[in-house]
Order: sequence, then structure tokens, then C-alpha cells
Amino acid sequence: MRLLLVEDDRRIAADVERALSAAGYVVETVRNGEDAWFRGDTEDYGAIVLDLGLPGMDGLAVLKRWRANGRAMPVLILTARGSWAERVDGIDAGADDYLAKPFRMEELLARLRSIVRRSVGQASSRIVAGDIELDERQMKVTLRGVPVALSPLEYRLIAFLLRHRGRVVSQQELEENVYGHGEDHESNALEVLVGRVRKKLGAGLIETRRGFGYLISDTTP
Amino acid sequence: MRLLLVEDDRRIAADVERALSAAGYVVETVRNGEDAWFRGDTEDYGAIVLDLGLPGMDGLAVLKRWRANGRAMPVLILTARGSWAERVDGIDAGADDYLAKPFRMEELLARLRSIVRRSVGQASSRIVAGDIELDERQMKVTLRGVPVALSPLEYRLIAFLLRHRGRVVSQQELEENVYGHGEDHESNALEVLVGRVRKKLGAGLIETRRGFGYLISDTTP
DNA sequence: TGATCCACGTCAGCAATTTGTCAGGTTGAT
DNA sequence: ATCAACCTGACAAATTGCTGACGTGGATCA
Repeated sequence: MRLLLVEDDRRIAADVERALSAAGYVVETVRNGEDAWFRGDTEDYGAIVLDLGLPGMDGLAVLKRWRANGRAMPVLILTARGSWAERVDGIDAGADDYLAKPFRMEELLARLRSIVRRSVGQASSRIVAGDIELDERQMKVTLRGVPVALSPLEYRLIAFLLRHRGRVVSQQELEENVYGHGEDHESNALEVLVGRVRKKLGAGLIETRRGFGYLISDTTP
Repeated sequence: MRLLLVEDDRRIAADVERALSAAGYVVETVRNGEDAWFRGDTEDYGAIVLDLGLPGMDGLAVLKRWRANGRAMPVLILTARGSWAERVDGIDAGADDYLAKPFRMEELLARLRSIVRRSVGQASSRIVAGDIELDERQMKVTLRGVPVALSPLEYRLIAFLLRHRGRVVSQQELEENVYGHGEDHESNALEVLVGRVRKKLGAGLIETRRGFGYLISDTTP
């Protein structure tokens, strides 16, 4: 599988490139935003590993332009700072996953495998789980074919759970990704939100794992 | 895919022809403006590579006459210098992309792929959505066949939304593309603009996705 | 030069929606 | 049975987007 690596730090680039090659990928590397944008827009890659701290065009901007042009390949973001706000920005911009530097090469490979698997399994920006269907391009959720009106937070919640369907997502993680911060648990806002989504999408969809978090089970083979 | 190459320099023509053939295109070559115009006007090509520095009829003039006759194939312009004025002229004349000499063959191929992909994705410079129709070459919008007078900003707004129909466009993104800057949201100018366009084109066309942005749904698959 | 028109930004008010909070209920593990 | 975790309905506050009215500046034309 062919990958694009976008990384300006030569040392890191070389390391990652070696690891990816060893793992059997064909890797092409670029070092700045413009090149990245052009390559990503004109070539077909199985996945893209994108550093955010780039010279020239900013990594997020590159990603947004790809998505704006309808390019749907899986993108894994690397960022120096482990800031949650940045993570949310990245996901909103259309990233499929995110990894904070420094990272272990095994983890990079694992996450890469994961997003690639997800993308080949899906081939589009639509996720189906049981009765409901999510179209990320249109930000539209349908229940048995009927469109459901969701508020921004409700949408973010269900989108995150669906993207991570098949595993338990902790309240902490959900909060960080829905609200963009990990406030202390002084409020039950998230629980209320879950309740509202359940009311709109049916009670059976989001399961509660008492003490652990929430789960949408994966029903797509 | 069948291509027309318009290039008077025999050496360059031969090089490009070889590269394009190797890439799997069927290439026809002409060396002057008159022939180019005739071929482009009477034959159907998947794309045209057009040198601007031609003997006889000038490349830009050829392009303009094609467009005036309603020919909509993607055209990639080659120009001797990376002159900005020439680029703007080319884009205005209806070119889809441009490339400054000297160039690397890979880049030519990539840009060609890009404009071809764009054109098959869109089939023409006309976009239809519901009752309304946009002709980008003529910068003309009609509602149920009746031309609608739009101001420059109104046109840019509707054109951007139509080009990206089928997905939600955020206010931020819309602002950047309509006004050319991403000012802080201290004004509701964009909302007012949307209102004005709605008044002219009907309220149902542009949907509001509260908290996310605007959307024109894609009704032409 | 002045009259007029048009595009467009600004503003204020409105209506609808969204969202946090709170005060009880339920539930499930031990 | 008990307790923490979780759910739910109600409510008020905050946000968001829409609209009509108005003002300004630039272009056009007499």
C-alpha cells in the first residue's frame, strides 16, 4: 500500500519512513504544506500521515482543502503538542485519527492499520450501525431512512461514538471530543446529552457500560 | 483517454507526447493556433494541453473561441514564464490550470489527472440543483429557466455552495471564499448575504445546518 | 457637478433552538 | 439494603440565525 508522509523534520521523517517501509508500505515523503496539498490532491494514497507543524501552508489547512475537494483518504495527524483543542480541530477538519509526539513506532503502525482498515471497509464517509446511518459529508443522520435533526453537540457525540463503534468510549474521552476540553465532572451535561440523543435515535443504540462509558456495537461485517 | 497537445516546439512536443503516451493517453499533436482551434472545436478530447506561445493564432485567443462556442473540456495551459498576469489571463479565458515552463513531466501528468478528475466529477461547467442552474463560464444563474440578476458577492456565494453541493459548508469557509479573508465573526454580513440570495433564488435551496453552516443538497447523481 | 442607483455593511429586534443546571428517580453491583 | 452511577423532565439562560430598515460609498449619467 502506498502512503504519503508529510513531515518537515528530517530525522523524524527518516525514522518513520524506515519503519513504514519495514512494515511493507510504499512511502513517499514531502516536507512542506504546498507539496503535501498538491500530492494529496492529485495522487491516490492508501493513507496519509500528516504533521501539523509545517513550514508554508499549515497542516490543518492542507487537510481542510483536501476534504473540501472531496478527497476522502484516511489521514493520521501527528502533532507536537498533545493539546485537546488541537485534536478536536484536527478531527473536525476531517482527520481520522491523531497521535501526539513523541510516540512509539508500534503505536503509529497500529493506528495506521486501524484507519486503513476502517477506510477500506467503508469506502466512503457513511457509517451504518443498526437502524441508523451517518453521512459525515452532509453531517446528516438518518433513522430507518428518515433524517433526524441533531444539534451540534448531539451530532458530535453520535459521530464520535459511531467512528469508534465496537469499543467502549469513556465519559472522559467523550467529553474531551465533544466539548473540546476535559472539565472536571461537576456537571452531568454529558449524560443529559446522551439522553437527548437516545430520545431522537432510539434507546437501544447507545449502550451504557456502567462505570466505564458508552458503546455502540459494531454491526457491519 | 484522448488528448490534444498544442505545442509548436518540436522537441518539447515530442517529449510531452512520449510521456503522455507512456501514461496511457492517446495523444494528437498540432503545432499552430488555427489547427488547434479547428481540432478542439470539432473533436472531443478528454483534455487539452495548450501552449500559449504559438505562431499564428494566439493560444489565449484559441481558448477563448472554444469557450465562446461552449466547448467545456478541461484545458491545461503551458506558458514560457511564470508570469502572473499571463496566469490570470489564462484563468479568465477559461483555463482549468496552468503550468510554467520549464516543468517536470510528473507535474504535468499530475495536474492533468487533477483537471480531468475534476471535469469528470462535474461533467461540465454547468451545475444543476433543483430549480436552479449555474453556468460558471457565463457566470449566469437561472431559476426555472429564467435568468436571475445576482450581485458579485451573491454570485460567489451561490457558486461556491453549488460547487460544494452535497456537503455542509461552514460559515468560516464560506466567508473565506466569498470575501477572500477569514475575518472574525463580528458581523452578520454573510447571513444577510445568504438572506438576499434566498430571496432571489427561493428559500428552499440553501439549507441551514444550525451551528455548522449551510448546505445545498446534491440532487444530481 | 449633482442626482440617482446599486451593492453591501451595520444594526437592532425577534423567534427558535440549544444547552447547562437542578431536583428527583432508577438501576445495578456488592 | 445501600450507594454510587446514571437517567429524566423541567426550566431558564445563552446562542444562533433571520429580517427589515437604514446609511455609505462608488459608479453612472445627465
